[in-house]
Amino acid sequence: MSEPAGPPALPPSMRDRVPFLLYRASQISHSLANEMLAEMALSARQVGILTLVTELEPMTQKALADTLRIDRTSMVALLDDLEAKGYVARQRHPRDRRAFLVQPTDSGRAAKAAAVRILDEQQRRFLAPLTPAERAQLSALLTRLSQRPAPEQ
Amino acid sequence: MSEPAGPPALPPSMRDRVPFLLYRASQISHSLANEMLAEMALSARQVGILTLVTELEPMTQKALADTLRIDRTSMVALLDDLEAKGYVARQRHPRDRRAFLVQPTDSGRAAKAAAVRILDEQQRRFLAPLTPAERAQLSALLTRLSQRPAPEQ
DNA sequence: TCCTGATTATCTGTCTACTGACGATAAGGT
DNA sequence: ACCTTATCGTCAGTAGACAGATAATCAGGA
Repeated sequence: MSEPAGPPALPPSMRDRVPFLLYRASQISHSLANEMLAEMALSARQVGILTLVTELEPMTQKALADTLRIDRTSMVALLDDLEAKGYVARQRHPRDRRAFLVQPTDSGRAAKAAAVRILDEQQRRFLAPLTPAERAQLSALLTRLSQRPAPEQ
Repeated sequence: MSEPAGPPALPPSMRDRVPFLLYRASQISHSLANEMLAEMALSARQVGILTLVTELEPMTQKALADTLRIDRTSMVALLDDLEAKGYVARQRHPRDRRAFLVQPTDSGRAAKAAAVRILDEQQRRFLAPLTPAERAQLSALLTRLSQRPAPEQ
């Protein structure tokens, strides 16, 4: 009775600290997403890449990295894996021989569609505690907070 | 003119995806926090540990890990560093010789106070785009979303 | 008491992401 | 044309966090 089941509660000074709550909520959401994507052997970052290359014009690795705020050295390994799975192809940029244009394959488009279905379900589960109006509020607030300048890497 | 300065904009299908916005906002907040704490050579996680041990009863490493949702093997290194800095001390648990009770030193309490001042300023900067009412809304929404069960590690 | 299983902290190995450096190529000034 | 500087993709090294195994200790039952 003196030792209840769960871990000790957080002190009040932490419970109302927004950066901490944000970090914790993001951890929960992100790990849920990656767990649910594990059956496709993809990470959330890779789904982001697939989404960009299927929905936008062909992009270089650097443009992908800047848009998703992924380090460009990490992009190499992520694309190596996607290429090995047959989901994307690197093509030489016609005007810049240093760069590659990343383009999706047919099976890459199919994988992207399947992954988006999984992430739709993930979002549904994660946002279950909120009403539709609250979800819209949250989305609007986070949009403003996530629009700050990227740290110029 | 055909190539504007910034990276390409995100496709609409990603712009309104809450888990993605949450991840991005958390990244921005977390990296800002760690950058601002760098002058004290502390990480945000370590400030969490200092906050718990100064504001709650003495806790074991496992209780700290569960409360902050940090892996217990990571806790070892974090505490090793805090102990080397003279901010905490490990004391044998009087009733369980396997466990240590982590207690703050005087300089640990001072460091915690200084770190909290830094994090107050970090929160102020990060939430600058929002009105006080919006900050309260966000805090309430995130509190509900971050209260899901911890993944029983 | 003794035995079995669980728990605490630790250590080792692994995986992921970032920092710094490099070769190849491009862009701009002279 | 030449030379200097910047950029793109890549690789090697490094730091952080997690998974699995281990020694010491505790808890509970026969």
